[in-house]
Amino acid sequence: MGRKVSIEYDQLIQSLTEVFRNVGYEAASLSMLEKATGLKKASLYHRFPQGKEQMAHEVIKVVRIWMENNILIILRSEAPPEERIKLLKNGLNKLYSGGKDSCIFNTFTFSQDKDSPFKKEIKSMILVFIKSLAVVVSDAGYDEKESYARAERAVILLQGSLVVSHAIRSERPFLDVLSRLDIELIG
Amino acid sequence: MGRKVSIEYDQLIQSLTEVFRNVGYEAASLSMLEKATGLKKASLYHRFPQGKEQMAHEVIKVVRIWMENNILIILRSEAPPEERIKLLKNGLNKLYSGGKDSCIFNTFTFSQDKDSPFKKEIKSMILVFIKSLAVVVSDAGYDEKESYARAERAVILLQGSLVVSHAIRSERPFLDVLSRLDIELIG
DNA sequence: GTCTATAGTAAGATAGAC
DNA sequence: GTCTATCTTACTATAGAC
Repeated sequence: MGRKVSIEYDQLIQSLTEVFRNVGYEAASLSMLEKATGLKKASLYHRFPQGKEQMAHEVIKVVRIWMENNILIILRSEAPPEERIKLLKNGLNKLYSGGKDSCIFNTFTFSQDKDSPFKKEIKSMILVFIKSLAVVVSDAGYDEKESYARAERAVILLQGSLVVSHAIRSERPFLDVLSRLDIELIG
Repeated sequence: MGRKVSIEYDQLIQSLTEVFRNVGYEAASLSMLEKATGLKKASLYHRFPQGKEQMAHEVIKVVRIWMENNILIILRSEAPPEERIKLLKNGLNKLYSGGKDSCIFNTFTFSQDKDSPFKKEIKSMILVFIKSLAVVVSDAGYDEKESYARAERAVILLQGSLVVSHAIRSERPFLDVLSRLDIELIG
């Protein structure tokens, strides 16, 4: 039973993630979440008693765990920097579906109140991503300052390429940036 | 009379732009637009009979005209590339309020329907911006392919830096990218 | 041209049957 | 745990006074 619920939870979160990531938090209506998950409003409230806000929080939490287990763990491994970056590329390509999906770092930044409860979590995720990237750059021989600058720049390129890719409806800009990621970081 | 209305229209659009740019189209409610403009709902409908959608369209149109008159005109001038890029920096710094404001290229990309009426306009604006940037790079001596690549990359960096700046609540990433824009384009 | 007042609709959220 | 039915609120939009 425990296992069954767990599997369903993962699928549920995945469906919710899809909606939030593509339309943003405010625009994600319960009707959309109903359709995406196949559960009725009342059932969603049974799973997430605090409603949409809780759903968004758990989505962010699960994405963070995914990032930990699929991206950050690679960056902190003992493999040579080139190898870590190669694996990173695969992870990012999967995360953004080759440039088709948006990034919640971007999506959740647009919200009504200036101090939305999500912004702190997003900020923390971005900073830990940059820091982990900087470790790889540092391991390749760059000094601390340059390593952080290159790491931040890589994140900027990734985020920017996703924005441009979606705006012009072409995955090429994202894929271009992804293919040059090793040069950006340690080239 | 005509002049008075015109001035009010500009102020009106500016207030609407602020809301749409910061929260996105869907999340921008008429109540927010009321507060931002100082006009009541019924008055907004008097000015924009087709409601929120028309407001957004006119906002996009005015931003496009602003871009034409303040950014693109610089890029297509006869001044040396270095000088054009210097003026571009000032224009972009003003447009994004030093990194504090978001870009409608990004904001309007998140909307409910996959083929929202705004996406075509945004796509067109991004492409014309890249092309105009590429002219400057080309004038500095780079070949066509490299010029376009550098122009697109500059736009990616700008968009990405805005995303990161808002996410971590610091204008530094945007200002860093802006200060290095000449190197990115023709360095 | 702006307003108050109010439709009409869809949103977030709950109660209670099964 | 999921559902139908319902509540309350907020939204988009309109009518009509001034």
